[in-house]
Amino acid sequence: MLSELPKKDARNSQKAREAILDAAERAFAELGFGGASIRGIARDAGVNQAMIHYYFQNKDQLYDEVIDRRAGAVNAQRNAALDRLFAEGVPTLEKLMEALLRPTIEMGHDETRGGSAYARLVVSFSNSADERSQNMTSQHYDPIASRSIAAMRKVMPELDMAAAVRAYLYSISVALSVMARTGRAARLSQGRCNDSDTEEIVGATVAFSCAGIRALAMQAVNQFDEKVE
Amino acid sequence: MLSELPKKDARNSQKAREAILDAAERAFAELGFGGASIRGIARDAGVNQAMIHYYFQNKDQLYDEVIDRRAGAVNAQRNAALDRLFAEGVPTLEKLMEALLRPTIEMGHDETRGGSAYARLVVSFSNSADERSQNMTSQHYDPIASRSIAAMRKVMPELDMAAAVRAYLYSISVALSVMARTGRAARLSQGRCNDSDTEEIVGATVAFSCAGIRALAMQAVNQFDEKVE
DNA sequence: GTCTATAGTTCGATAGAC
DNA sequence: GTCTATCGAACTATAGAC
Repeated sequence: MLSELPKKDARNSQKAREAILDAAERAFAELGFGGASIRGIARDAGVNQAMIHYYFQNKDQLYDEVIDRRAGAVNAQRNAALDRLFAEGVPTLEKLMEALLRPTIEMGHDETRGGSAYARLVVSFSNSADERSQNMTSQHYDPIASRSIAAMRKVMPELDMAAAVRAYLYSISVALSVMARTGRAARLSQGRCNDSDTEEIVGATVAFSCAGIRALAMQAVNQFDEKVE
Repeated sequence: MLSELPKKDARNSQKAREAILDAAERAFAELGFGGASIRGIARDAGVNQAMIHYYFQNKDQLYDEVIDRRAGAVNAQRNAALDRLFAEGVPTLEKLMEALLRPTIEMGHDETRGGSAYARLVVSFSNSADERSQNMTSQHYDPIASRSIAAMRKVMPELDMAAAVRAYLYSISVALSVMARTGRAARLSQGRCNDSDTEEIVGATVAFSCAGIRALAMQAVNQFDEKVE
């Protein structure tokens, strides 16, 4: 009877787990995997150092769980948006790209739940070629990427596989760069271009990506024509 | 007389310096600043650990010199290309963007001189928001960025400052992502889209960027019209 | 679940011989 | 310029008391 209710310790431990993940997210984003330390994370989270090993065994698994927590949330949003869009037929390219890019950008701008630390983290490992980073990317993001690429080809049948993959990767790289919010836009424009207005940025990245994708489709068609002639 | 000729030790030391920079570049790219170790770099470069402190004092200055060596080379190319282009009047957007993006992409594809390690390194710190990375970016890349943004506005006067800064940052993020060559394109396309054909990639990124920039310019003009009406 | 204590590494940096 | 030797600090991880 009583044992089925959450015990005080269990509630606390859940809090501790989340606090560790939050602190680890900040540390990995700021210092990289190699530069972050279990000690520092424990101090930041307000827990004993040994607790991190109790909950997460070691540094590698902690890293994996930090990424899994956020990637799961974003990709669920993106999958749901795709389901909704294609339930009503084939959407426009603009609708499709907004469905794919908005959740990513919004998470990076979600200051309150620490999303911006994850933003910097995902930008970092998704652009890295070392084995750990590639494992994280392929494990957590390749499935939604494949589905997105297939969706783009439904919307724009002119895109061959190579062009569609490029179109997706280029678009995502733009979204990731605005997700990271390094403050460089404000610096280069003397404040005339901030990186905090979410709606403005979603609009700009969607417009930029869609125009770019159409240009890649044109290239693919022209190359095909050249071969036929 | 003899003292004006390079001494044997001086020649050797120059070799050692370069070997250290090469090894450090690989280590920082693969493991991050925090994850790389002076010991490992020394082993990789085939020099004594103490030599690194002799030549570079400490880890921070070593990092700075690694970046400075490559950034200087790329930016010299980009500046020269801009000089050449504008000497003959105002170029097309395509010519301008190719001048800006090609040196970046080609360095990432220059396997022989280790450029691909630097590629991964520059992608990593240019997308990071921590203080060290921001210092590196602003110190080594903000000047050419400002000049590029001004050049883009000359070619496309419809771009206001905010739109031009976005246009530049979005385009560069695409070029950086292909520069890093993580192998993801090949993975997602089952080999139908490689990330090694430099000319094909320059063509695709320039086409993607120019179309995206024109879309941003359209947005800026439309917003202006809305305010006027 | 929470903590202390500590084993066992590895790190950056320097001193000093040659 | 090059090397060995080493200091002092930080690190991951675990054992074991409570």
